[in-house]
Amino acid sequence: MNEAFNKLPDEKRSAILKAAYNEFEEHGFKRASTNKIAAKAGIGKGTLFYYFGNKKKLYQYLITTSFNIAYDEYLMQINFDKTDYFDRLESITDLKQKVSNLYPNELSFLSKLLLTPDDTEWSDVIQEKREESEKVWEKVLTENIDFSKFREDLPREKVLNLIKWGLEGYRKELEQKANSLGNSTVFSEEEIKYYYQEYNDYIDLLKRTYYKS
Amino acid sequence: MNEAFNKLPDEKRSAILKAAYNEFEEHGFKRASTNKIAAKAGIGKGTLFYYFGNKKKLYQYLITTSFNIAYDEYLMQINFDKTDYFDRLESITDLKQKVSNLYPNELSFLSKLLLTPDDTEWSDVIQEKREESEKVWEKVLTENIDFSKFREDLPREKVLNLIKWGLEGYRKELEQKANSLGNSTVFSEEEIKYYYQEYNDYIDLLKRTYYKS
DNA sequence: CAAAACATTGACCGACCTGGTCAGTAGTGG
DNA sequence: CCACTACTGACCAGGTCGGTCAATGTTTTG
Repeated sequence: MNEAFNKLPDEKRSAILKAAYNEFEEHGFKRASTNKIAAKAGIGKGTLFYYFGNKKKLYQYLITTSFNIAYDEYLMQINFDKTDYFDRLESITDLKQKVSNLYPNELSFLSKLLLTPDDTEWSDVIQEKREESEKVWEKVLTENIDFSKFREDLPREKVLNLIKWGLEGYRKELEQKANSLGNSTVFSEEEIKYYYQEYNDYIDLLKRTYYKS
Repeated sequence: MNEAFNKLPDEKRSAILKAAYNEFEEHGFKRASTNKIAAKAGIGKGTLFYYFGNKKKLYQYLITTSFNIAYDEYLMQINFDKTDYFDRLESITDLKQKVSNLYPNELSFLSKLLLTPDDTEWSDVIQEKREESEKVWEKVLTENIDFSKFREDLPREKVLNLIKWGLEGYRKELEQKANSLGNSTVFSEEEIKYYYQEYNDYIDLLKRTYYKS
């Protein structure tokens, strides 16, 4: 990566990054178009290559940057003080929400990258980071958690899975609801309150079924 | 569609259909390549157009055929006699399994079609069928179900959602496990038994938490 | 202020892929 | 021998791709 890129005014710099993140997130490595990235970023095509050399280097730059952000701003900031499973869950969700607002392009690019299979053949670097972050994630919802609150007549691992899948399912349904109303629409404050309430209802329901009564 | 196509020996006919289903499933309408379809099917490119006229007609042929199969062989065959929610769920899963084995290309093409947003701009036909099948699906897990078995102190709709999302989550994890072991590997009989048992454990767990005790 | 260094551009390149066409070949039945 | 159907792949124009580079600002430097 050319140093000139770092000396750019912030506005231009992040416009380029945003264009690149979005294009790669949407189309993956192979089908992403450097033409479109340059066009969306409002710079000449040559400039893009002047900054990054070639497509692959640009992609790798995005990967390492977004991984660093996720690591420093997200994983390292998780609060391990909360010992209640659902409180821990909530604090993680909140943190993710915050980081996602600060670095929306980076985080959504990254989660797409981790979820979808590779496009590239030279994916050694990605795979490594993938596994590393998986290890950290395992700890996040187990370390220093007070599991004595859970019913002891049910298999713990399966219960935790059902909780995870249940909340995932709810989140995905919300996403789908948001998307089907057109991409540009944002939820009103009332709606947000409603869904937040509904989310809490699910949490309560899960607590009622899986915690000791 | 040219009648010559129907007169083809079954082997060739289904080779062509398989190639087409797979290509469209993998890449969607726009990015699917008629060149590749012809090549995979082992026929000349001209032949493909001789049979189907153009890409769009081919695509629509696949859509209507697969919808018909799903309707006749799947939706129409659902057994509404079982009144137990989990039994109904199981019989649907079994049926889907059977149909998926008989028409693997059609069904996986179709589910991809229903899950991912359109590629096409002329999606009126698809959208219509999409909504129609959604209506049928609503009934499938509610009509003639004995809900008195469920605990009455928990909100029914949310409970049913948690069950659905939980089993979905388990299914997806199995899928992922299968994929990460390489696409060609098939589970051994022992493994299948193990996972079937695990699946039943989840069912039991759900029954224990959500049925009256 | 001129020269050197850096920054930026978009026209252009060859490679590749697309959906679709069509002249030509082969086989069949009358 | 002719008419007909089935079938083929070379070929077409249109488009996109990643990448290059001569030309043209713009800054920095001596």
